[in-house]
Amino acid sequence: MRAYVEGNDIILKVKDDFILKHIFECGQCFRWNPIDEVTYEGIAMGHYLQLKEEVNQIRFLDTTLKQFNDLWLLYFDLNTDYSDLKERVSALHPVLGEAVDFGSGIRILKQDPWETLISFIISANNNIPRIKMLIRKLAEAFGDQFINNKGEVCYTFPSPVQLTFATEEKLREMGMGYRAKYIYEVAQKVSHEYDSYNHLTNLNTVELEKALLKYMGVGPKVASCVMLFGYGKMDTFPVDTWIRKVLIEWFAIESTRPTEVREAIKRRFSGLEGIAQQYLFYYAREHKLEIGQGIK
DNA sequence: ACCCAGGGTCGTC
DNA sequence: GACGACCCTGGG
Repeated sequence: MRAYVEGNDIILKVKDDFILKHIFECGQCFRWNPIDEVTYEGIAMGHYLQLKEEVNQIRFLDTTLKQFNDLWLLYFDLNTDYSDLKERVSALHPVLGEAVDFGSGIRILKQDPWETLISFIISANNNIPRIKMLIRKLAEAFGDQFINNKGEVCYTFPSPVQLTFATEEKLREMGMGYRAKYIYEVAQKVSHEYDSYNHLTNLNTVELEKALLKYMGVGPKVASCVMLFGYGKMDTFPVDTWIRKVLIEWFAIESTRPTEVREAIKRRFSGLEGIAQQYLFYYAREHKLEIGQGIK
């Protein structure tokens, strides 16, 4: 992908493999929001960013080349060839062909593992608007304050140490519900065992899952999301309520046994599990009525 | 008013 | 392994 400076902005030339709505509405992130028809804003990697969709290009507003190279190149997974990826995913199954066409601009963001861990603990048995609100409140209460290029007050996602200042009671008051205990426990554990926490980046998918499952509030689904969106593990497949419907409806996988589901997924999507899941999730969620009606 | 689902996990049996 | 409980919010 080609990028260059234009005034205060960076221009990224794209085809159909970088579509803001697809990237930010496919359920992988919670701190990006639309401003208008063609613009999204968000806070990630400790920075505020505004992105504008133009003809065959994406405008990174008020961004230096250094910021682009240091932060956004990796965050937006710009070194991965998604046209090749999409071709291979489409070939796996007719439904995936449709799902890929529908979400053709999806990219798997490489998000901060810590933020991803806490965010998906919050996501459990919760809905997306509320998840977004709770994460925003967490940032406002414990993150670093800064002023963006529009003069607005913004907050970074709190570090593990910053989150240790949150008591369980305080987190409950903020509306975290029963997840307050999980957030509290995980913040304490991570900040007191920081070396072993950092070591997680060196683990393979199997080892990483095992390690993540030890954290309070992290089950198979949350661990899988953290691995996929935070650690870039493409060979993992989060199974949630939507995907369960998809598996039953389109892939005739009805087993409730995690190991059986896992084997079936691996057989069908081997190596492309993560990205395949995102296309299916986005496709399913945007077509919720059709799917719901299909299940007897 | 009441029930149910929402990107599930925990504790208990 | 299966089952109910669980903070809270919005929609039927």
